[in-house]
Amino acid sequence: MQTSAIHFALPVETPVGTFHARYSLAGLCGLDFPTKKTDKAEPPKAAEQVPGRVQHWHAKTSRALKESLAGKVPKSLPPLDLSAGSAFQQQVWAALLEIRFGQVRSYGEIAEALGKPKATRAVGTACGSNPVPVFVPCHRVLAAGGGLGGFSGGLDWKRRLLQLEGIALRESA
DNA sequence: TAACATTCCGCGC
DNA sequence: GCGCGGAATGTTA
Repeated sequence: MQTSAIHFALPVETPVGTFHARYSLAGLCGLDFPTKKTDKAEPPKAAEQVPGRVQHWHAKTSRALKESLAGKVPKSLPPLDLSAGSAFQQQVWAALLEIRFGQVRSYGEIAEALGKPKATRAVGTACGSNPVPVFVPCHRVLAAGGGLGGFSGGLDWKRRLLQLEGIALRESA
């Protein structure tokens, strides 16, 4: 649903594995969790000709990601290029960015915030399309009542990220 | 047209 | 009162 633009893929090594960041000429446009299944070393196109600008962003991404994984709030993030999504998706992602550290919203809350309280399901779909997990806190979105909901990159990651923020799931005790 | 990372309402126990 | 099943609702591929 979109013409593919030129991207640059760079690895980000962290204590929990190697993430893969993708950049467009506008900013960070994608981030992938480390997968056990060996990353299929998809040859980054022109990884050698990475603009200095991108390398600079990558440095920020790397640092911000590590801070996030350490349970801290990133001091500064690289510019995010979310132009890949549809208008609705971008609205959702923007709403997610407003969620503060340690805060949680439900899919319904997000939908309501967009003025479409009935679009809860759509919000879920949009979150699933979120290209930049962690920075765009799709993990802070839970189902109504504190349910976990789902997560594209693996539910265990969602759990882990929530735990880092001290968010308790299902207050049951 | 079918599928989705949800919700809500109603009925049965 | 709690739990389960089914229908509704918006967006995307």
